[in-house]
Amino acid sequence: MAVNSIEPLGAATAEEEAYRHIQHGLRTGRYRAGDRLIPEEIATEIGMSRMPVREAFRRLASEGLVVIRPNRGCIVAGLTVDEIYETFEIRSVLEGLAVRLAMPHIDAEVLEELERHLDRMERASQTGSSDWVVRHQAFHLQICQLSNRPKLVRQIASLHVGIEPYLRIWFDYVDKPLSARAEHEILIEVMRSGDAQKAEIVMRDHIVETAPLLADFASPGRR
Amino acid sequence: MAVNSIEPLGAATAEEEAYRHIQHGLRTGRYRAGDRLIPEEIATEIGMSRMPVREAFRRLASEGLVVIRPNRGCIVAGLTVDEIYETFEIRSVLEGLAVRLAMPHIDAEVLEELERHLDRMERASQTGSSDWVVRHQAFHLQICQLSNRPKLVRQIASLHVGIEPYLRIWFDYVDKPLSARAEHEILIEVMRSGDAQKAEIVMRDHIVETAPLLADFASPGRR
DNA sequence: AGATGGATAAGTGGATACACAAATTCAGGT
DNA sequence: ACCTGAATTTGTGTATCCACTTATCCATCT
Repeated sequence: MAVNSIEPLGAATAEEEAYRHIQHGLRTGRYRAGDRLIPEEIATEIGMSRMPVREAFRRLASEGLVVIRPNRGCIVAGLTVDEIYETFEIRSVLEGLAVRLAMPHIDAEVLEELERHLDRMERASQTGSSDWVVRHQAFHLQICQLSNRPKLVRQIASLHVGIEPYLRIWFDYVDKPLSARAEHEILIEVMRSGDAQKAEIVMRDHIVETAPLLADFASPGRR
Repeated sequence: MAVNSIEPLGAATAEEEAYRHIQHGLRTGRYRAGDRLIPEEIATEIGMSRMPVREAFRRLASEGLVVIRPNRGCIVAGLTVDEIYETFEIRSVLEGLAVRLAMPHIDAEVLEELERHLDRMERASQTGSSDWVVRHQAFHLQICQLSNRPKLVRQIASLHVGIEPYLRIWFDYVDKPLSARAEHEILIEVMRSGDAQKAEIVMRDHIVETAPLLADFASPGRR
């Protein structure tokens, strides 16, 4: 009988590998806004032909991470100030929804785990490594996943990827030991209270307040 | 001097044509949930090779409209009941955000135009043609566009495409002259009042209330 | 007769090859 | 010296080709 296999059994395909490779480059800042992504370079780098790379480009493009202009190739899509604000606006309502839907699944154990996420985040911020960004994402996504809404989680995760480079730049710029733990403790607090409506509002505010911090590091004008 | 051309100047590339072709097929129900999409068939049908078609598949997959399983091809992604509800939940917060942000740009002229959209929607519903679905979408997207948030609009539009087949099935199923005009007049009403907060809430409720109507037409279980 | 295993066909994923478009460079003219 | 325009080079977009996986069908065995 056909086994009901969970989707990614090995991430076999070459396109998938190219996709992960490029996304990693985008997140860590190896590929910067405005950079041209040359299929051949990337292909030889990970030992495949241009084809899977180009297919990966399409996916990345439809997630807004790169821009493909006909006959002019693929460039990394930097975010303008407006687009950074827009991304945070969208995140605020999506993650607000997520935390509201997650509330019924919040229990003591979950709250403890979230605390541990904050521990790791704080520790990373002290070492100065921009692992802080990764830990911060993990905290937010953890909450989102409790909503039990796969599409919602995917969309939010995609938005996080888009702003990750700017978070890293910002983190490297500000003087190190800022962990923003207090702001996130507030979230845990309201989740502990059990008030879903309020949790949504707090999450929204939390996210919207973050946007202005990154605005200074936006990419200039139009591509 | 390099002209600052707006993006789609002619929709030149073959991949774009394939993308549009397939998306149209998905929206109108030519390709139904679970159907297999065979690259060669589609390629010959629109007079190109399989490659651009495959690239189009990637984009459609990342928008959730199709599912690509390694070595097993591309099938149309039906929405389960849960996924339909999820889509409407996401739409509710995104379009709620959109209408809130649109409020400063609402004036008498815009309201008139929205009324005309409803006129067309009502007329289409009377003729029984499922143009109603298109008109209904146009009304919602018109509001979203006034928010002046391109990414937000794109995401919402993509969600609309995903549920369009189910709206059409539902429309063909219910007895014809239902236009849902009243429900949408309420939206215009609150927009006229100028209260952005309230407009967001009304939009949210409006959308969430729609979901259960479609639930009966969902695709069965997991792929 | 039903189930199981293997042969065969179909179709996907990936690589190479080729035509064409765009960018760049260099030469000539103003 | 700067601008203009043509040739070259670079790189994209598409087609064809090949290997390999998956599905189908039939024969054989229990």
